[in-house]
Amino acid sequence: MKKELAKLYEPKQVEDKIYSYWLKGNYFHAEVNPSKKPYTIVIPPPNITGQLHMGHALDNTLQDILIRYKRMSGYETLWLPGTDHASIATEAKIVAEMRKEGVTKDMTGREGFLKRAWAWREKYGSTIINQLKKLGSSCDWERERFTLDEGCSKAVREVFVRYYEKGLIYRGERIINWCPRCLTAISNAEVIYEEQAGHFWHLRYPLTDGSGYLELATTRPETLLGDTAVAVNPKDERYKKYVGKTVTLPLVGREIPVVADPYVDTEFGTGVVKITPAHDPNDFEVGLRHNLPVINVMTDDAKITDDYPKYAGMDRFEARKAIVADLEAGGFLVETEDYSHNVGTCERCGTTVEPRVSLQWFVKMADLAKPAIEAVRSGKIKFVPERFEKNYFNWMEDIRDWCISRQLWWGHRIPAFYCDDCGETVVTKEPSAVCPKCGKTMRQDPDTLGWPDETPELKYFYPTSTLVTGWDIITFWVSRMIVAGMEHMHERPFETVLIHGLMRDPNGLKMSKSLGNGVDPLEVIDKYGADALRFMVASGTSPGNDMRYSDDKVKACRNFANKLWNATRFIMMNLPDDFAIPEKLPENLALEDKWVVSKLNTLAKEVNENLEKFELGVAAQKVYDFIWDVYCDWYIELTKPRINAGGESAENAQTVLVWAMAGILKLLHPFMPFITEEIWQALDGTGRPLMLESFPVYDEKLAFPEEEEAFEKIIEAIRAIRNRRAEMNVPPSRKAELFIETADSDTYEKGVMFFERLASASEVIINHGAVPEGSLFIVTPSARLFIPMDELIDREKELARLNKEKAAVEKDIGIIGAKLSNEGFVAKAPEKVVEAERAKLASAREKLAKIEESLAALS
RNA sequence: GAGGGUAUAGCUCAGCUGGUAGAGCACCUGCUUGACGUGCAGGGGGUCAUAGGUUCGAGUCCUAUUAUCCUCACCA
Repeated sequence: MKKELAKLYEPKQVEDKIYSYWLKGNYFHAEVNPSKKPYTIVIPPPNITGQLHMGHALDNTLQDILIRYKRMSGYETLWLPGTDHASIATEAKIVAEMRKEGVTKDMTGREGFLKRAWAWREKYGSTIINQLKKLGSSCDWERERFTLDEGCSKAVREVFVRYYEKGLIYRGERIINWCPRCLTAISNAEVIYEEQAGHFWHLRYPLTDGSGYLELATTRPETLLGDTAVAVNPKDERYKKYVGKTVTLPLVGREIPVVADPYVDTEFGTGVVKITPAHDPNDFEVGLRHNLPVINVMTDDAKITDDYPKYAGMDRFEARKAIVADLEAGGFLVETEDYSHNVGTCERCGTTVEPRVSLQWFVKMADLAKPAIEAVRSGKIKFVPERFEKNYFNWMEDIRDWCISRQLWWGHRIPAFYCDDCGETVVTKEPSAVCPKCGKTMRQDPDTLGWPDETPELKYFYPTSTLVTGWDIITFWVSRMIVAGMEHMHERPFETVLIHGLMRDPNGLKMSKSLGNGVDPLEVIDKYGADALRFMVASGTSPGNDMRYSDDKVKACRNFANKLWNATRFIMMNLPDDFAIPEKLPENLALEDKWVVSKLNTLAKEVNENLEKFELGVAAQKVYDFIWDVYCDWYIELTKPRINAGGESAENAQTVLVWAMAGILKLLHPFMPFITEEIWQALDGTGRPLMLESFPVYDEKLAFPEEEEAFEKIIEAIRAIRNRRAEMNVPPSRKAELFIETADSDTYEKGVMFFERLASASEVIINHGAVPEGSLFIVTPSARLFIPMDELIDREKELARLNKEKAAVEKDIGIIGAKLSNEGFVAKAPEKVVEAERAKLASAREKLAKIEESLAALS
């Protein structure tokens, strides 16, 4: 089917149209199909609050490349899409929206709030999905999931109950990170540590028996209110005598013990530490070991509790000032030192988190981690690149219990019920519970599960093939998926974890909202097309390494798309109206046809190998090079004189052009799906989609190594001629005769028309016998070439140049010869390598001989 | 404190199981060759961070050093 194509490729006129075409054909949909092997990827679900950013573009492009490749390679491929309800982030946005209207959560109540939240999700939840579609993602949208949908909720309840029944989930008072602004517990992963300037207040705690003071230092003096001991190291000779005594807590007057605990570092500070079990994780541990009371001195919003009337209601930082002033007044403050230390802040709102004892739900991780570690150690799950396994082990071998409850409403509700009468607790999958002891209806835990990281629907498509994600979430997400997978399915959740790097800004900085250096992928798509963005993201990178975004790189990829487009314009220009993509190659292939066919065949082989090894960047580069150099710069140019000449050769050239283009389109399709599909549709009238065609594989019948080698000689000669003419500043318009002296006249005969067209030869004379007077001398390993250019020839210069070339070849011969006469090399190097060296030496010697002949002829 | 990444052409980066260094951009010189100037041809430019080691042979493997970035833990 022939039609006119525009001179420039216009992605905007193509992409949406093609995407609808795919959707209409339902080509992304996967079904259980016993006759095919499955290949599954589960998308790392983007937050519903999210906008597509470069990280998504990278992550999803890689996934789509793999999915499209596998789909074309005969697998039943499922790319399972979904979105994450993202408890904290989403709830924060909704609360913010409500605040603008003057509404609070207290006013709406739980039900009212959730109604709003779902409405919010209806409104914004599809934004990111539509953006993924712009990228060309071939997800099975029919199976789209939401982490808060009924199926997921059910699975979460199931998981929770199973863990609980096995004793892996417990509820208890522990130190957690509390955000006084979001008013919820957050996990360690949600805390960002920042270096902040602060003070180190040196305090004096008087011994109760009046025998003196213990001096210690703190950065958070307000927590003094909750001190229940002072600790020293048991080995510390300085303080041994105080252990067992008590000190009187300044300002509070409480009598607290001096305990000995190895946690205390004798080198740091004075070697004395105040212990505040309710507000410091280490102190909490010390408290457990010494049976110390736990005194919480702050409210949810980080104000001092009513137990300390003097400071009650003060914000923690206000209280800090007040307490320091009072300590100073009371003579307890020894010194105030400037001190810079790390302060934990809430990932969402930036508020300083308050470590705080709180009643929360936890998952015991130590036992769960074991099979998950084993799964990777045994190689059942592989990380690509491998080095990320270390990160994983690092994390998993030192894993802490995981706080999973959040004081939020938007999320999976904890399936635990409490009896207000007798205090009984029941954990059940059922939506309500009756107290087994007193028969009363029980009250469900108001908290939600902070489980955005767990996507239990995975188990229905188990085990999946590849997980594609950035290294930044190996610990939080990947590790938990492996844990859950091993625990519930006793099977790995995926075979391979493909780790990619971060997308950075052009200066190598992390893209972030606060810096305002983010690049919007949708704008890039708008400007250069999705294919260009995809190709930029896929090429020139290696797994696990970060990459910088640069407009220039995308532009180069856009140019590449345009190049392909114009190659298509060329082949279509001469195509008859009723042309279709040929199934087979013609019988009488010319030398250059076999050359290009054979090279394409090799390319197919390599691309498959690279993709299997997840070397997407290498594969992309090879396809790019083939299309631009081999197909466009050489093969198309080679067909021009044939097409001009007409006849069978012209027809064959056309057929091979289209046939090779079809192969190119298939190989490139996973990387640039839109333009390849568009071109395919333009070339092929049958209406079958390119995305369902078979991915090319190596075919022995298409390998022509001898013809390849033979034609390379012609290319080599053409290059040498062009080179020489450029050096001599001979314009291409200036044609001249070309005399060729070669032992391989058969091959060179086949190149005549190419020397004329591509090397400015007016006439080609092979093995004339005599060297024409006043010629440029050009030498390749397989031929001597002479171009009569009387007025341009300076005999002396020619001699000098030939001698220079001779020296270079001799140097080569010297190096290769030395290598080959090295016994170690010949004995130990692989046969193939030795052979290659011998061939190189032979070729260099031939060239040398030809140079010498030429020198003789000149003088 | 523990672990890890990176260091290759002016810039951004490739370089698979070790076999005499590549791309894109930039630069220089030519080109209205009827697909494409988002193009064509030709060219310059690298002691592959440093010092050792293994090897017939190292950008590629090992050790140390320097620079730089990151992750985790966190000291009161």
